[in-house]
Amino acid sequence: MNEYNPKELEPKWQAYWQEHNFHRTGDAPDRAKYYVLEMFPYPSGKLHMGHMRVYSIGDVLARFLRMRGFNVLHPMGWDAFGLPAENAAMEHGVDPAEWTDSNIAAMKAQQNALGLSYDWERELTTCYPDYYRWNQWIFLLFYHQGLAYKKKAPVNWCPRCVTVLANEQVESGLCWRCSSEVSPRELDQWFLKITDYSDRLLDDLKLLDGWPQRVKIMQENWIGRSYGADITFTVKETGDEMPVFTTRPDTLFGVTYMVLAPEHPLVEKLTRGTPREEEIREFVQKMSRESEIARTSAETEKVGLFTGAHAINPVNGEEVPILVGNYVLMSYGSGAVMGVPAHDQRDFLFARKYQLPIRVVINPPDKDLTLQPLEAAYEDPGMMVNSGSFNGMDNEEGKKALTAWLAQRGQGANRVMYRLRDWLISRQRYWGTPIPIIYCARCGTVPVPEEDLPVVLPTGLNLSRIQQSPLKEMESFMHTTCPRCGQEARRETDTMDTFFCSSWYYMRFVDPQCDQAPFRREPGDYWLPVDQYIGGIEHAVLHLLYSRFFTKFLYDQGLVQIQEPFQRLLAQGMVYKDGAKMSKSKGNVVTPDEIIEKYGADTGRLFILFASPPEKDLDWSDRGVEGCHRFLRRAWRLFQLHIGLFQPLPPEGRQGNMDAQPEPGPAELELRRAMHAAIKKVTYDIEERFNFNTAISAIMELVNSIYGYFNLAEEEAVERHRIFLGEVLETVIVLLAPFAPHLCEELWHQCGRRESVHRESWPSYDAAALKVEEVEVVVQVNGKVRGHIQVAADLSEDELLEAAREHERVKSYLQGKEVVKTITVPQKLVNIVVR
RNA sequence: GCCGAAGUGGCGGAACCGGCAGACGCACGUGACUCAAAAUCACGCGGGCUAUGCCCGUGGGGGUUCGACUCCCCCCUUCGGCACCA
Repeated sequence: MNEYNPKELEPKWQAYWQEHNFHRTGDAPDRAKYYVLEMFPYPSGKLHMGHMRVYSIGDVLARFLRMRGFNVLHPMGWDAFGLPAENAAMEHGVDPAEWTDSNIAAMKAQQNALGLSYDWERELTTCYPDYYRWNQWIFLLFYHQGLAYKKKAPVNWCPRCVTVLANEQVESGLCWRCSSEVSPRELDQWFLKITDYSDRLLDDLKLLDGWPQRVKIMQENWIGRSYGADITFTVKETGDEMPVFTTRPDTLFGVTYMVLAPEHPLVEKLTRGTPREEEIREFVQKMSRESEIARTSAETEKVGLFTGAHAINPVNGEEVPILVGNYVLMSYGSGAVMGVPAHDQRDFLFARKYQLPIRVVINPPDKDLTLQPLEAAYEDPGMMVNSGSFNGMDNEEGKKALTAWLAQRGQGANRVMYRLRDWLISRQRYWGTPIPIIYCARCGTVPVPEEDLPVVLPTGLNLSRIQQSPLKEMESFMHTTCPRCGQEARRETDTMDTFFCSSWYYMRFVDPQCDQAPFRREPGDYWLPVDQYIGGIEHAVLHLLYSRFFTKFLYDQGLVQIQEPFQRLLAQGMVYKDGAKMSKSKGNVVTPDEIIEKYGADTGRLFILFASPPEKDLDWSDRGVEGCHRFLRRAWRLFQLHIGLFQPLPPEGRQGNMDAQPEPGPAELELRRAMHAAIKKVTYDIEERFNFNTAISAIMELVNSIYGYFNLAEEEAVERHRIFLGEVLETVIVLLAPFAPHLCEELWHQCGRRESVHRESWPSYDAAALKVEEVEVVVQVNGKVRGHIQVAADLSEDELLEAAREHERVKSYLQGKEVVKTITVPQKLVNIVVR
């Protein structure tokens, strides 16, 4: 028998598809479009199992949707700027561009070996000038709208990467890329004003029904909006105003002290020339040396020092001490907080440590907290006490009333505060998009005029001897003339964060060769948004937040009609082996190459989709892979055994005249039912739930049913029902085609078909064929299964109940009991409740 | 600490709206084929018991219901996010 040999047939069909430019995106503006996109990779040179998983998911969807009749856009590109290329250059003296290009070639070959159906005509590579010039163009658009600006600020510095990082790129004090400890550094840097979009980024999460809840919650937390009030205290000794932000203006009467961040400008002013000056200065210096994690860790003990100065509470004129504290952050709010120990647990512990007074101003409904010392802060709602004219008011109302009272006197206002910071996009590295800015001694900061774009990244540097900011060393790049006055000027030498590239690449795919704009309106209006985006959860905040920001900005600029870039998002789980992430050090790495070599791409694709639902983590199992390979061989063998059914092919093919077919017997009816059940389940599982694992198991069941049929069927019956059986076998190929594209293409052609199976339209199921004459119904007594009955499917409830009562064992359970109640679920169950 | 997700056979997982828990696959066992093995095909496969049947069983405890993996309350464990955010 003809053996299943993926090593031979996979390259054969890959070549065929390539030759016929098979996966080119169609021009069919009249057809419904569907844009499937997997997060494009960094060209590291090798595919890993995480890649294989995300591409397999995307490819099944793309192939399925094409068969469903959609005009599908399924492109691939390269997130090609970034540190590894530069580091390779520094370590091995290779050219980053060449290094990147050869990696791309290698990964592309691997992707093709997986049988992925990309439209390579739309391939894009972010490190090529024809892409990154539009980064610069978009940057200038931000700049002209006042949304790109430069400021001196304390920023996150990664010593290993020798550059700064955006807040999103620091994970609990460590660099997201290399896990080095990040330290603060004061630098003049470019920022994008993402905070202007805080509310829209937060509120529009509601529009994203097709996103996993957890991703939306992570973004919500990251933006961190909280409603409260600004309240202005006054420093008694100097008369300085001292604003604080609080979410609990209702507790203002409970303030017993104030705390300033060590970096707060008032600290020095209040202590200068006082006996405490030396002590405080030492404390502040110690704080500024301490790393961010050490200072902001929840475990770190709160430390406070009295400045000697006092603040006047605007609501009652009370004087309270002002302290400096390690736990107050200059970067949030005003860098000063009011201490209300009775109603904030942190303040409570702090006050107890330093013997500061604790004053209850909110009472719970059932208790008077003022009678005895508190054990812990009371943070829940209640009624205001010890609060002058506000006494007796509900505290929620009190928030509004007190803020209004303060506002009237110019000492407070409602305020919405966010955790989100502006996006720091400068990087002190070489392999990135040059920021198109020129500094002129006379004209100041001058944007590069649009017609001068792109500002090309110089090539041919010897990076091995350069420590940082290579462009600073490149005289010919640095020196230029001012576009305004023509005088000598110098260029900005920082490059852009690579997340800039990935924030809009999905838009470029709609018009990748456009040289007049990032992309034209019409293809954008047709293709955008991405209908289904697929990628790792690690970008829940980073890339996915930045992309949403870009989309909203470009919407405001009239470049796109959409407000959200990704209609549906699938955050796929990680690939583990033996309970641990695959890693060289653990020696548990399995590569796509090995799998393709040993079993073929179809087996690998099938396993990675079968082992687990896509959004869950997957545990790699070599045995499981073999099981999937066995299934493909089993399917293959089924066709080899019965290939005779297709030869000679009936002239009408599958669309043949059904009337001419013989009446199906019970076995054929059962097989037909199994086939339509499989069509229904596979369609539903792919389309509605992305549960490829259960879709595949449904195909397996169908194959099992077909084996079962042939095992029992007479030769003569097989001959008689050959058209029907051919149809069943072909349905297997069609259903399996998105998962195992090579094998199915081969079998399809072996069946005598000339067109590709991937051009076949997806079958629809016949509800009538799913109907059964007889069903098995469960009979319960008091909710416990006591028997099964075979009954006609269309039995009435009364008849069903009657049949259930007739069941021998059920009868014995009913003996001498009183029937209290009966429940019948047609075609499923009867429950008889007795006493 | 706060927020979120998840806990089901020896393993990966299934069970859509509250209706036979364990589909499908792996592992394992039995049989067929074979001189034999592999491959393949067929069958079996949660646990217990006084076994034609009965009892227990979806992290633990309670509840709602004729009936709960599924809904409600409390708790435990694991993973993820945020982490002194005022």
